[in-house]
Amino acid sequence: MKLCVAIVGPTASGKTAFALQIARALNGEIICLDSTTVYKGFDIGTAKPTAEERADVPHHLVDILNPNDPFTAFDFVSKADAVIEKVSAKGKLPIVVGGTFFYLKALEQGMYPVSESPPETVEAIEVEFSDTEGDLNATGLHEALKKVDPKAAEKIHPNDRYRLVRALSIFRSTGKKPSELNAVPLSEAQKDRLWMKYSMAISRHQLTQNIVDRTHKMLKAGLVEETRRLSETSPKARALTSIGYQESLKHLKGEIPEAQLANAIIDRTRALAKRQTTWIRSDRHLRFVDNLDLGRVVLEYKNLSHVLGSA
RNA sequence: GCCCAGGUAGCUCAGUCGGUAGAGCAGAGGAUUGAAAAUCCUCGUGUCGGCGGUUCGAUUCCGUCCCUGGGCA
Repeated sequence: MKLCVAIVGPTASGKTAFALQIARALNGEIICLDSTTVYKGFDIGTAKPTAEERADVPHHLVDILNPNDPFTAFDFVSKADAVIEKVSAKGKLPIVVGGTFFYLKALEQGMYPVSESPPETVEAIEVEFSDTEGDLNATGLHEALKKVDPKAAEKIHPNDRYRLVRALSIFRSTGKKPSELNAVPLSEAQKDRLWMKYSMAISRHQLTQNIVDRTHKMLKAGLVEETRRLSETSPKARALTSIGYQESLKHLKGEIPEAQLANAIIDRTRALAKRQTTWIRSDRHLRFVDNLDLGRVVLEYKNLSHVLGSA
């Protein structure tokens, strides 16, 4: 078994600073658990680790893609898996840091052994279930899935078009029932990891304060200008719909007045933080830490590695 | 001072041809298996501006007062 550390928490909870401490104390390297910092150019709005931080401790999976490149949970897992092996092989400690829990889950447990839905299949489904207005008919999708895989249909809410399309497309492109699929590790190495998982402890009040402060800092640092640049060079980049960028874009189009920009970003960031805390609550293996818990994490690491070493 | 338009949930507003009211946003909780910073679900009693009048019954009609816009002076 190889030890891996994960530092998670809602956005703006101080993960980065704490992870850097751990990395220095335990000779670690950081792997960013994030769907947006992978993109070059998305710097200010993603609170990407700074050049100084990256010079101090090696960071992986940051700036690895151009804005128009696709990126999925599978891409994350396969890249992260390889990086973790490389870091471990050097005798260093892999530290996964970020707030994209969906990716973490996939990294720990693996994914369904089916590939991404083929675009033709998705398109055919979209055409078949579009109503006259061009909107997807959720009820129709749900009925169709029910016929083919009632168990899967039961688990997906009849309004959740996205998941209904995916489930249906899995069946149509592979013939397999989504409800009968189980997560499968992508590699042998993935099964051989012991995760030490920590979540940043922070009060909601403090978190809101951090979000407010950080949003104003981002705007001051030129978030709108960064957005303008990115929207000119790669207008279709998915990351442009992420928090901060979407609002800045609306502002540039005149849909959000200057006075409301910060609030719009803060609102959406808080909503994200709320969803993230739902993930955190659902994971019984997470242990809460704050910035003063460096010693505790180091101790736990030493104990665990001693036990593993003598096993 | 006069004339309009408003005053309804934390915010923006619907609505009730008189039987005490509902959306969006915000807030809280939840889901989450190849878009995840995405997507989706659940949760709404508030002197319906104050006071009077009409009425079995008024937030809804009438009067009056207060407040906020805008216009005329």
